[in-house]
Amino acid sequence: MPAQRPRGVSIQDVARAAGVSRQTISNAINAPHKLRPDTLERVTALIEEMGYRPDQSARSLRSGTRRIIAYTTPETDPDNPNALMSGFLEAMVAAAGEAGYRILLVRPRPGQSRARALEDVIAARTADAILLSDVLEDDPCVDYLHETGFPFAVFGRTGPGRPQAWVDVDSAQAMIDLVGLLSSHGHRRVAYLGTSAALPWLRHREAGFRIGMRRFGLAGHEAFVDGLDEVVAVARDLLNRSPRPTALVLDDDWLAPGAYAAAQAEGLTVGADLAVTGFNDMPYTRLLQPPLTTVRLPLRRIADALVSRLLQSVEEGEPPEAGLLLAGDPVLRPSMTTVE
Amino acid sequence: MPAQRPRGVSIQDVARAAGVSRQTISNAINAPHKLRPDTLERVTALIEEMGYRPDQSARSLRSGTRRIIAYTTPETDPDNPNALMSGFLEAMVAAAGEAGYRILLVRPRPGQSRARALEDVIAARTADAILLSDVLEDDPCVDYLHETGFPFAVFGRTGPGRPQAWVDVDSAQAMIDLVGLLSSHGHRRVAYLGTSAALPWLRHREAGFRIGMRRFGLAGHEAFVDGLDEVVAVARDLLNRSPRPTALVLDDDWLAPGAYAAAQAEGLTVGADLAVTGFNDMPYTRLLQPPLTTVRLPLRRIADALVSRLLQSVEEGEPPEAGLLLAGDPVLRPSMTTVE
DNA sequence: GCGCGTGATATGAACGTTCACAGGACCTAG
DNA sequence: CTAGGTCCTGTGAACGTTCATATCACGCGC
Repeated sequence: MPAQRPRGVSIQDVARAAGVSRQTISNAINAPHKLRPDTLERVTALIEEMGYRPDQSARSLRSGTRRIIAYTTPETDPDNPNALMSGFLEAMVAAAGEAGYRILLVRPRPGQSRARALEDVIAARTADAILLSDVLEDDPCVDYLHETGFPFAVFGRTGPGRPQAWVDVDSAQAMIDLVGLLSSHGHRRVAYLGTSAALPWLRHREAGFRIGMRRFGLAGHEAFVDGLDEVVAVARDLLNRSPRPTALVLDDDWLAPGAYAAAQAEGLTVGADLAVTGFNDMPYTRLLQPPLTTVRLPLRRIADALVSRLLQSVEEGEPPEAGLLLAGDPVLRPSMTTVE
Repeated sequence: MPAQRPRGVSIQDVARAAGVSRQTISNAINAPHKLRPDTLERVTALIEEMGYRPDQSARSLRSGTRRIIAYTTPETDPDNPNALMSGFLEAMVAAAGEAGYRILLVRPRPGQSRARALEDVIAARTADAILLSDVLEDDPCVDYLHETGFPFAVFGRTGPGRPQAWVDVDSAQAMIDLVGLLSSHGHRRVAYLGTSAALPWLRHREAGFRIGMRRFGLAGHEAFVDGLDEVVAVARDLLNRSPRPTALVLDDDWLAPGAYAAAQAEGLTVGADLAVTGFNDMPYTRLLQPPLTTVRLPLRRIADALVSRLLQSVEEGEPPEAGLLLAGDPVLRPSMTTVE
């Protein structure tokens, strides 16, 4: 038995109380310049006093705008939640909030594809725009959204020849910078420990590492792990190749605890005998001993760029023509070493 | 110049195409049992074919229900995002989704109090219910919401004599269990390293530790840290008290890297000479060497309980009478040791 | 003093849905 | 054959807002 929730004060109530018409109240809120100063002040005070807020549904129904951005949350493995998401969402909520928009979390129902969930959002006119992340190169959602003409943006680049409504971190460049940093600290033999998952950003980091190594004329090996258990063993193996590397580059912070343990097992002291670098600047990397040198993602700038692109699509009907790459910020912490 | 977004198919369009009235289409969606099987099938097929979805705003305006739960995200310190949130939100989105609800993230505008942001949500009829977390003992939001009679629930207990619409983890009991686990592994001298922040859940853990120590007849010291930098030094100090503790209980996983480093500095091997336990089961604790024994929060059960309480409030108008404490799950990993 | 322009305020309609109720078809029993 | 009941379907109204447009008041120039 759904309770009959009492409706609140309506625009009509305020209008009557103020002795003006509905439209005047509406204008006081949406176009204050159209009112005479004295009327505006009187009406504004009354609105405040009566606690009037325009009913969001009625406003949306009439005006066609919802001030909501839908975000389809990727289905995270509960064993390994994408810790990044919390920071990204945080930034998105802040950026959207400043533009007067809110974020609605949309999850495909069990057995429902992401594209289908998006179709629901669009057809039910639930949101003004859609935000995607964690898309693969050939994700059908991107093409689907592009076809519908519905405003959307993506965190993470899409392939060439496909809609370019994305913002992404220039992972490759950040990795090149990191290798350059190692080079300038005197390192000549640098090993790379990566994750073998086929995720685009991981491959960009790997590519960046190789470019950096070539550019700075460094030598080294690469190795990849598939799961938690392998990390220490594979890292030890890397550290044992000869000549022994003086630095270990990780493609993600999550490998760091394993790398530290491997170093210790090999009798090496991170921050003295061995430099270790990560990627992402997860909060806990600052708590490792020694704290980890890593790359911070410019989450707030990413969020700002995404919001501005979304709003451009919504307000001007024109999707952005090209993707936007933002630089990551290397964060130098004591896990870096200097080689004589 | 806001683009005139073309409106989609309306209920009227489908009705005309099917040769029936609006109400029949509405019934096909909201009360299928009211239609004859053949009509239902025909209409359903047509709805599917035309891609009709009821306009959310129109539906909300008329029926007064939004199928949205607003969640005010706590303003996280960007330097130390509450990593838990990502897992909690994940669980909430899933639990709410199964009940047909979505989560709307609401952030107070700069300079706006949380209570004021909630007032906006209620007055603008943006959501059917409100979810809070990270409330302090005397948070005014709780009383405010209670007064309005608006459906709400809280993750985290509220003080006695105040509205009890909460679900929480029984941190104290979990800590008692953890001490019991140490006791059953032969430990007799156990040290406690806590965080000094005045957060309710930290104080519950501390209280649980003391109760457990008394109950199992163990001896030990306690120490508290205020920031990142102190962790290693304070932990080393704890390990140096005599008689030296055989186990170190942390009030949060984030202290673990520092505790491991302290142990190493003292020449102790975690998992052999020293047991270490954490709290929260953050993802990275599994990657520490050795993996950390900790307490997993039953996030999914918490989310389910919160959603069921919210829906009860929404549908029956009756707020729950008492809070609900859920047990945490101790997770035994190699950082535990056995003392002869 | 009067017409006209300008800017503020008021009015009716419309957005798309669901509610309440009216109407109609069909079946069964008398 | 018809009355009465049971489903099923259709119609008008209403939700609260904003859009388009009408009306009004006022000041200014002639």
